[in-house]
Amino acid sequence: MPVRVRFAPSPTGPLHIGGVRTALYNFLFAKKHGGTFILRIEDTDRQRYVGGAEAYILQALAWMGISPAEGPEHGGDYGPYRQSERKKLYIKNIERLVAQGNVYLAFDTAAELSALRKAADSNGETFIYNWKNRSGLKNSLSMTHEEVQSALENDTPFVYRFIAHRDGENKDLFLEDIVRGRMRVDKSLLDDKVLVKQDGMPTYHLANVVDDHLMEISHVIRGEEWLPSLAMHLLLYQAFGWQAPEFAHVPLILKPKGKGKLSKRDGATFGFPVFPLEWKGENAGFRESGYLPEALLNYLALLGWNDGSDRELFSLDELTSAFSLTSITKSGGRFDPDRCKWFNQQYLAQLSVDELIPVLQKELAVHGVEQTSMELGKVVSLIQDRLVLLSDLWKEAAVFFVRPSDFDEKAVQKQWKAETPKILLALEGLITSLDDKSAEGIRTAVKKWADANEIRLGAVMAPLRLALVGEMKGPDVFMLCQLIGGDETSVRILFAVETISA
RNA sequence: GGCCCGUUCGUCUAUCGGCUAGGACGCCAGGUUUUCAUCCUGGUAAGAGGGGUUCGAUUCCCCUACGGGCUACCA
Repeated sequence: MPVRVRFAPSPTGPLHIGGVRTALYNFLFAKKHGGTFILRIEDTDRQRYVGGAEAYILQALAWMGISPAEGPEHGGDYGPYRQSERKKLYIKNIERLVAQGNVYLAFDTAAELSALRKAADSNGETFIYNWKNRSGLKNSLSMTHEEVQSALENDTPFVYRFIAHRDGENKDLFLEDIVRGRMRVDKSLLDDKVLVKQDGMPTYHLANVVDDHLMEISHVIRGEEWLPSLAMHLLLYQAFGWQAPEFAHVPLILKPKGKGKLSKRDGATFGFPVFPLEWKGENAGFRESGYLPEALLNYLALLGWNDGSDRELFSLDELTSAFSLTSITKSGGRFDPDRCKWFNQQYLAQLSVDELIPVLQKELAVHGVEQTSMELGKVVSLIQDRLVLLSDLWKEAAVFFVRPSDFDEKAVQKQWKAETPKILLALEGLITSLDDKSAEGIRTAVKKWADANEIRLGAVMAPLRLALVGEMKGPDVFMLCQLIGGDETSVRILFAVETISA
């Protein structure tokens, strides 16, 4: 049986990294087994539908390099791939269940049910619509045939409910999950889930089972929040007489600190992205924050899965061949922004200079730097290992293109001595007069000069850096001189002497 | 409250009954770089608690605690 898996988000907003990871696991599993990765849009809830969300999901997956092979945009033989366009299929199938007696019509109003819940709650009990009380509620099981007919003729709104358990039936139900193994649930505790809502749309439970069957899904890889309804889904497959797919419930991603699962608001709370891409200009996504998709992917893959070795860095292809559902972790994992950044740093360091040059050029344009004759490749190679985020590129490169306008006070206090201006002015003269203004040429000349004048190299280097950079940071001073050129070096030194001495 | 799932360093994790409990992030220290960062070396730090089973349990079972999820005509 061919492997067919699906990622089935509902278009209620931007995808967050938990969803991305679920998609990734699906993608990896499909690819590993020569199967098909399918995107299905679960848009059965009209109230929560958000325009643009579907496009966002597609873009995010594309950015990550894990686009589906079948889906609303990509087509396929099992469409349509939006549940809102599959209504006929659900109705056709639920009618079978009605005919078989697995499903009944329920006329209870929302108000009636919430009153019952409230009442039970105040007694310290939980209201469950099930075998114990369904005969006392307003449904086609408790009403006479005539009552039902007249309710229907009067267009009384109703829902379809699924009979999870009948009095006297065996209560034990055994479930099998690839990640968690065998589980047992008490069927009599299940409730009669609504399968079709008043508005005629299916709920998740029905749509999910019908679609997974019709789309010939072989493995359902989804979030752990679905584990409690697995029993009910299995019962549905049984009622339909369909063979159920295999299930793998992946653990949830938790907040870096505090209680609960990672939520969409945590990005703002903790100051890191939770969405792959920016959403409606509100929060920057990983992309806008300077993360490489490969790095995010790698981090996410390892949050909840590993191949049993000490290996940390995996390309998408390497992940694919190493991946297996059985080695997915059982417990939820906290999202660790620091660790995620480390992966990004690793991937940034692996990039070739040629890959980084265009990015730098773009940054230069953004920051108003005119045409430059500077060798950008050299700039990049000098700063590449200083990058954690792609957005650090300008921060680190700026020193080559922008003169310091002020000088770090602490550094000035520490490095700027009475004789410093004299030394720097002498250096300025020296560098200006050099024929060889390469880094090595300047380096040699400066060292020789310091030696001849019996000045500690430290008393030369530190002020020189301060003058050229504005603070005690940055790449090699002599490389800096070479790249910005003799004239600029001279200007910076003179400006520093003038400003700091004043 | 009920039901289900889980529980190894602060965090992500390895270990499939016999280890000085390994790796990574973070943090600390030292080295390289006469700066900073990178890099290298070292250090810090864990088996929730209690019962069993066993010659031997982090590993298997039970209980408790804690954590997570679900408990909608949301997915």
